[in-house]
Amino acid sequence: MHVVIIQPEIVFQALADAVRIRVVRLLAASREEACLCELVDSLLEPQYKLSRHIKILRQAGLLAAEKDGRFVYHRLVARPPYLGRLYVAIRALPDADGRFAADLRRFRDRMRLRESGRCRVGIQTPSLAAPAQDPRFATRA
Amino acid sequence: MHVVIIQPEIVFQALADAVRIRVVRLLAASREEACLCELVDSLLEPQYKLSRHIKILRQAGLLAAEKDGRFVYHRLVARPPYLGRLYVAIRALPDADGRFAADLRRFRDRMRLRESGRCRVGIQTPSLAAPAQDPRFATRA
DNA sequence: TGCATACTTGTATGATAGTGCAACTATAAG
DNA sequence: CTTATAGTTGCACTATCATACAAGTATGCA
Repeated sequence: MHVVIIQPEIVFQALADAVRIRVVRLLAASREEACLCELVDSLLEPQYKLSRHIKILRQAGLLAAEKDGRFVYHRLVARPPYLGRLYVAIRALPDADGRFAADLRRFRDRMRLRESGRCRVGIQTPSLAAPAQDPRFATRA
Repeated sequence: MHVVIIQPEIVFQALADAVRIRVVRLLAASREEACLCELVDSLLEPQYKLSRHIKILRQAGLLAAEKDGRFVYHRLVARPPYLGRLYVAIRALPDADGRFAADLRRFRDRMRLRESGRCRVGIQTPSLAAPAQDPRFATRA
């Protein structure tokens, strides 16, 4: 087990976006891990959008993903140690417009739908999920 | 005296560049203020380039500038408090290739040229300064 | 076996950002 | 007044990035 050295500018660039800050902030403040659908319902952003942003955070070394069936759980990575310091700063961020407070409120509500600590319900905001596929164009094996 | 609220993504975006991280890191590690020419000689980047990057850091609320004659001194701003936390993280950044160590070494050498705590000498690396103007095209009042 | 769904990604598009050159302003000193 | 120099900025160029739509993969369930 070794830690891959990632250039600092990649890390800060990963945080140079409002949506990505909201994701990291939610996980840093709640100290939870969350699957994509839970983040979709908390941040009210489209699934594909969050999927891409989370990929960027993962490639920057800020997030780790763990797959469990159809669900993928994401959690903050605290190594190397300066990342932990970064989360301390992020937890101290101001929230002038209360937008983060709203995110966190939705997140806590959403986490109450878990059973045995696992997400079971999928996206609760249909308009943010991928549109239903037309069965006539379904891929055949 | 009040603190202007700056969107967090602006702050992280300001740090999403290798040159700008080197500037902040130098000031955070040394706990000094520095004028542009001292930074030019320390980072070995062109004057106009650092001038632009410093402007971005200033607009993001990370740097404050104070003019003294022809010299402009730049220092880190520690408010709001989460900025101080950010500098803690930045001081803990890895330096795998030793590039920052080299920056800091040049910076300390350069700071030895000060007299009474003030910069008096200007850019010591002529190739990084603005090219000399042709007197034939000098602006007349 | 078929379908619903959690999640990912190819592609096009508009916006933004870093760089270098050269020209500019401002100030100190002869 | 003239010159040198610390610092700033307009412009052109290139590259990167965030977004949206649509199509894709992977998995659980009836």
